[in-house]
Amino acid sequence: MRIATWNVNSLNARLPRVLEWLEEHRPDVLCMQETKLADEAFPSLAFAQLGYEVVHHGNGRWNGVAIASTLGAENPTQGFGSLEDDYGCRIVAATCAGIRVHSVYVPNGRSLDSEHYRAKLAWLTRLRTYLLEQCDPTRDVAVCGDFNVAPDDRDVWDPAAFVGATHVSEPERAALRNLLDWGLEDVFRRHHGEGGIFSWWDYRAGDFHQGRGMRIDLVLVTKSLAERSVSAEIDRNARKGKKPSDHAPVIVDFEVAAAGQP
DNA sequence: ATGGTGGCCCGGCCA
Repeated sequence: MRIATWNVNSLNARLPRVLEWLEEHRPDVLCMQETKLADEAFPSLAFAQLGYEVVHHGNGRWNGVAIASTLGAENPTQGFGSLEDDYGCRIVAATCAGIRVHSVYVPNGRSLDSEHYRAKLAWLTRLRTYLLEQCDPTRDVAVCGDFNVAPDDRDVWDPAAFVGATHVSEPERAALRNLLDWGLEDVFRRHHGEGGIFSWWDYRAGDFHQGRGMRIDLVLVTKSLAERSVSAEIDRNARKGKKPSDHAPVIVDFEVAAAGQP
């Protein structure tokens, strides 16, 4: 079973690239962030033609998250499972072949003195409470998406360039560790110990070609899934070419039979 | 060089 996550930075702008990528890599589940679509505007037919059922949560213009699955999408929930605002359509969940899958888009903190930074920390705390109340760490759970946090210094191109900046501050990293302490593993790190592998590069100043990136797109899974993961890769080819997203997809393969298989 | 690019959708905001 293959699970991927990709901040597409507008599905309107990226639809041809995303469809092409799905045909090439055929993940069973693709979590998307920043669709920037309203639910009624989601191009469900285009995904259905490739065999994907989609659960989407968006208001248009900003944010928006989705899960596309070839293995069903049962019990979908938008937001934190109530009418509470999730700070603008940033979490959606569905059960795909018995795995409770979440696509999340953590708020960008902008700068350490910003109200958005405080909102980001609060959102991560809310996510932790959601996990405690709504999920079971002894089951198969995946939380995938753009966390806007680089877990440690291996995950930024130059730690010295980020002193005093968001994405790397200790409170953000501690908030991420709190999520992991609930019972999740950053499964990419089970397969790669080295630094310098990134999932996001600023569009500006040729950052991609200069290697100035960060690893902020993560696949967090419970132990039962982590133990069955066989590989984790970031497809930096998807950051190349015409009209790329500023993020590359993360792909994780698991030794998990599809539903109904022996 | 305190810039740059690209998405929203047309004047800035957001990343």
